[in-house]
Amino acid sequence: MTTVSIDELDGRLLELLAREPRIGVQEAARRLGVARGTAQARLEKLRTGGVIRGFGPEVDPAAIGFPVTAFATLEIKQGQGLEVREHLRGVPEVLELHTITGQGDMLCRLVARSNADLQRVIDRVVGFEGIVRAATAIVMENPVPLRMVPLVREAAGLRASDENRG
Amino acid sequence: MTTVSIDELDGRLLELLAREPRIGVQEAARRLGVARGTAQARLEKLRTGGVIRGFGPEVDPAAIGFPVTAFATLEIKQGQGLEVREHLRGVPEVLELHTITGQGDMLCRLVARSNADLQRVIDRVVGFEGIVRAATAIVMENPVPLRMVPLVREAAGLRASDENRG
DNA sequence: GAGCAGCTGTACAGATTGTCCAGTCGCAGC
DNA sequence: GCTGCGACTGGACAATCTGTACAGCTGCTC
Repeated sequence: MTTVSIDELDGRLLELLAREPRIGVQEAARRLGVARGTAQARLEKLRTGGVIRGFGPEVDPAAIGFPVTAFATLEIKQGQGLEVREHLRGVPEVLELHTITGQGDMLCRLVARSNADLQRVIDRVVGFEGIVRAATAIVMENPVPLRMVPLVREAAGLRASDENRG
Repeated sequence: MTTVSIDELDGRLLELLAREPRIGVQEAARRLGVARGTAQARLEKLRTGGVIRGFGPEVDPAAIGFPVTAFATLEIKQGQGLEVREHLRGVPEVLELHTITGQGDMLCRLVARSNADLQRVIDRVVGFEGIVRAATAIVMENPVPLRMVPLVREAAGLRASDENRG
């Protein structure tokens, strides 16, 4: 787990790219007030250092017909961990899966086409011997969508975030 | 909530971009076997249709010093929802927040610098009048990181996913 | 059979990317 | 105080990509 220390410039660069991914290195360097080579070097460092995993498209499940999100806590039968992982990996509606502390449990994020469809998804998820029980919580609202900027600012020593437009 | 219907080409395009975000429209068109204009038009459609939210950098919290992830279920005092949202929005370590079914609860994803540091984060999260109680589950493993490709394939009518390299 | 939407192939100007280089700056060590 | 080193600057170059446009072809609908 290589930890890369992020300085202020890295932080601002990440923040800038997070807000406006389309600008590219050239424009980013311009706005940061540094030479392009510098921005490019930083970006490269962040990428090779594992800080930036990639620039994959962020797909909105709701926009492609899966507007319902839910979290399911799964209770797993002892020793069935690997099989359950494999099973869940095969379910497209399982967007992510974590093993968590507690009695050998897992937490997964699900999506479905509707509340009714969620039943189908859950049935498919729990329809596997290794899973003893599932507790599902449907997401109603998402006041804070997945975000990284505040954390990056924290890591970069850039406190007092809030909207520093420019 | 505009739902865009995704056809096979859209699906393959999204999958391609998800796997290798750096290739650009030109190369993507090449690999999909279509004219660049077509790929460009599709991409534009997906973007304006809200399917693709953006191409922001995916930052790994662990790489910038926050290797511990946890999910906290919060029990909120009646009528304190808005205040609690605002409070949590101000905590950088809160990466996302959902309101979920159940007795007016919320679920949030947290990160911390260490298990010990997690205590600090939790204290900060629950150190707010509106929050009655918090149940925290620490993430040990992440067998399925947030993914979208299988769902996209499903939506595009491209079943039988699994590794169709090319 | 006409009309329309979508795709193809092509073209062009403008901008960006990946690289490389010499010069400068600030800092640590001798 | 001086040397060495890493990082940044400003500039340059070829190769590539992007945004955009246009004419022709195809398949499907009315």
